[in-house]
Amino acid sequence: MNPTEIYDALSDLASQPFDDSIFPYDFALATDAAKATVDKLRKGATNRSDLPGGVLLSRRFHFAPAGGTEQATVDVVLEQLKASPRNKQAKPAILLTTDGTMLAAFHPASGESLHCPLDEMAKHFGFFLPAAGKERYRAVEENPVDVQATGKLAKLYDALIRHNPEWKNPSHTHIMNQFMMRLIFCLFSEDVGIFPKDQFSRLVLDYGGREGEALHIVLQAGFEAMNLPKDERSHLPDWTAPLEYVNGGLFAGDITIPTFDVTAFRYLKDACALDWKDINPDIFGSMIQSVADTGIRAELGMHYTSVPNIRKVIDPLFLDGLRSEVQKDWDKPAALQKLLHKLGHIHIFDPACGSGNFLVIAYRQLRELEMTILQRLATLNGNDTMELFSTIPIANFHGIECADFAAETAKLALFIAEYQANALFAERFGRAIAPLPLREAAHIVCGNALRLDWEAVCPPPGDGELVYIIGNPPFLGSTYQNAEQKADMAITFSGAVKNYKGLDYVAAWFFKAARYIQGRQAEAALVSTNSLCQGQAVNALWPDLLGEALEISFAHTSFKWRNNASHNAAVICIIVGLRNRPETKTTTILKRLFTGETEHQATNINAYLLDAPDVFIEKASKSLFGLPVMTYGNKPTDNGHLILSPEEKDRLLQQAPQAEPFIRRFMGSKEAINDLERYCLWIDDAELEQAKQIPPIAERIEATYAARLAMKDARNNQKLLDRPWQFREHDAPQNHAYLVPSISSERRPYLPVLRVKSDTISSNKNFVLYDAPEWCFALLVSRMHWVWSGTVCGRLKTDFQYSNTLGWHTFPVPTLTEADKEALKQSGRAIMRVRASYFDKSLAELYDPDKMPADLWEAHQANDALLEGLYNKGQPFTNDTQRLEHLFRRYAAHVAQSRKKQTTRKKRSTTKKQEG
DNA sequence: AATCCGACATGGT
DNA sequence: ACCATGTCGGATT
Repeated sequence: MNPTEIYDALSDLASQPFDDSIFPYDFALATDAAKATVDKLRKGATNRSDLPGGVLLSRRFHFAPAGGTEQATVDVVLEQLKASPRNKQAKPAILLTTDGTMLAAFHPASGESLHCPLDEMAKHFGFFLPAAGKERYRAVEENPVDVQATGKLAKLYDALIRHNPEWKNPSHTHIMNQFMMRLIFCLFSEDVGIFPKDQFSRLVLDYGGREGEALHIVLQAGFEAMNLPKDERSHLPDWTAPLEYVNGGLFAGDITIPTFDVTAFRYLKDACALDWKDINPDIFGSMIQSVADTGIRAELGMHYTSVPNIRKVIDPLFLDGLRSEVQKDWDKPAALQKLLHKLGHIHIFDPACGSGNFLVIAYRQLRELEMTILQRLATLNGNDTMELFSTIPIANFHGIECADFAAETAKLALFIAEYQANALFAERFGRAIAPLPLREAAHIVCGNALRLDWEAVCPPPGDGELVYIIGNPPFLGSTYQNAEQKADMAITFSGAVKNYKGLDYVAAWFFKAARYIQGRQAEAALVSTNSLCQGQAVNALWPDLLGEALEISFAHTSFKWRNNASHNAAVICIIVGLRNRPETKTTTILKRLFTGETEHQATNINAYLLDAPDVFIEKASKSLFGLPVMTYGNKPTDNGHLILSPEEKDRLLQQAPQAEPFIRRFMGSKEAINDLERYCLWIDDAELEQAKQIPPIAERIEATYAARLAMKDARNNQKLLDRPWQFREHDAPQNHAYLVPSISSERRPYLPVLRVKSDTISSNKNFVLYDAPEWCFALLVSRMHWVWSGTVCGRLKTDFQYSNTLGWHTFPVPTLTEADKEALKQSGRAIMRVRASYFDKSLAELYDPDKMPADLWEAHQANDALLEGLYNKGQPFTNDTQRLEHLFRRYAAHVAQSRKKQTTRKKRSTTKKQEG
């Protein structure tokens, strides 16, 4: 259910006669619980409540009736609900009670409570969204008009599609969307006074026919008229004469109107009856899109940026600064006047604007600030002495969007935002501004942001002007980019960034933004996937992007993507602000580093989003510090045919007991960490003929061949086709191996490294040290290595994604004497011994931070103390920051030294050449 | 020839 | 449906 449906369901519920034995179940249904769930709840099977007449549905809500025999008031019952010990486990999102007249509810997560008459419950539907498993969203909550409007439009849309089935066709979606936009504009305009009051509604009612049969003809002529100045309408019916000429291209282009049936006609009349003047343009754009078909619904809703996240971009980028300027100049009229002038010369540019959310929010915030200044000036100077008008035109707002429906929505949304700000202005200062014909619209260009010249969309700032680039561009890893997107990347990066091909699509926006702002009165801040500041992307992108000229001005570190769409995109985001370095080295401007809710003032923010000097870790194919080479595991590329589940293994052995020597234990990350069983076929070349004699094995080899043949990456797989009885690598330990899971949870305080014997084969989900000296284990499971690899390797979401080239081969280690190695070996053995004493526990259990055994902790701490003593003259570090600082320092020193060596070598060779 | 990554993927509750 | 936590093989160097 989407918020609209929940709103409808709750208003239904509130209007029904109250019965406290039915109410909680109806409430469950209204808040999107499945029917089967409610049935179980009704039978009591899943009801966790301990209160009389209470109903507690896990994670959703806890209800208890008020009134009844004891005449308990809603307040008293709400307190009982809050006190219920059952909440601890079931974690209801909402507590509520009612006596049939009054309702009281509580939202434990925020501590907010609600008191209202039961029949007004739907009005506060936003409060109940958590009971439907949806995060609350203030703007929605405060504004039922948006929801009602969207609901009405959705019904109209559905009815039109039902009556005009061919419009469901993809070829018609565009004109359908356009039609809806134009309709919305008319509905809004006649309510806010852009059109004469009710002009459009009257048109619909007077000329639409009794059942809407003539409506398409009326709208056809009407919309055409709105696209023409009044003196160019001679070919149109006379009644179009009074219709306003709406500039701004809203009615330009193909005008095709669907036919209406009675139902569609009625929904349109409903929509006409609604008061559109209070709709919220910031989220309305996104909501309108949810009117369209469900595919688009999921897709678009998923990626629109919530207001709190937009604020994370625009507040640190420019609003906070402007606000403090206002505060500083609060008593200085001349300075405030100057500030007003500045506001009028700020340009906001969103090169991935979608339906314009960022632009609208930015616009509103600036107008709000402007009004604050004007009010203050009025107080200081007296009301009459000043001119009152807004210096912030929407023409200062620029955007690029590839979907033209969204681009049109953005224009409309900004127009509506402007109108609303003007209305507020008129209310506060008693002066109005004429709305039609539409003045300069916002500069929204429909096109591909990576092919367009940004300076043509948003001209570079002139004297006294400022440009702020903001937005949330699309994220797409290189594997997921299509041919066109790859071409976009090439156009953006070739010649400027060498290893751009592995970068995320979003990197292109960052790069263009960086180039745009360089050397200008301009700054940028964009939302990104966190992978842009992790792993190999750091060294691939950031040195070229920042160059000498730019720096990171502020950043939000990884946070989970969230908006109020029902299916949230699964991604972790960051926000990065870019600006020109101050001209003199001595001036440092504040750098803000946000982590969750906390803010930290940084001296520098590097491309890993750490308060540390700029470092870029480069991949290394062998250790820079003399450690053994770590290898990539055995990659199956087999569609599962070489791999056996325990059941498959048993079946195979039943069929062919002689297969036994060809079966080995097989481990990826998951198996290594959780001690799960899995097996694989392991056939040395010399044994091939023997293995092929076993029919089930021969079949699997055939199947692997077929699978490899069918795979996409034919060029890469050619060699694999020659030996379908083996994995791509064929590496097994002689004696032992250390497996480092490539992916593991970030919660564990140490990397879950596993030691295995020669009977175990590692998949490519682990990196492997084959037959390495034992002291290596002490390094792998040290906190030093945890910190280092966690920082410089990539992540999957926020979990560790280990890498040999980035994490192990770059891992700075002091020179170790034989005695050091022996001590480390013993210390590693001590850890192994403790682990062995918990032989029935997996690494996942042993290294669960909540359950980690004390003796294992102690063994690790001893290991850390020993190792860190070697790094730091016998002094272990006290925290991870110290550890990381030290490691970065060692890495930087190594890089500097090897560079020096290189230059001397080069010099020597050139001298030699000259001599020769 | 060898990896890094995922507006993910998927099992468990 | 959400939460926790790591498969798998494509695309790139």
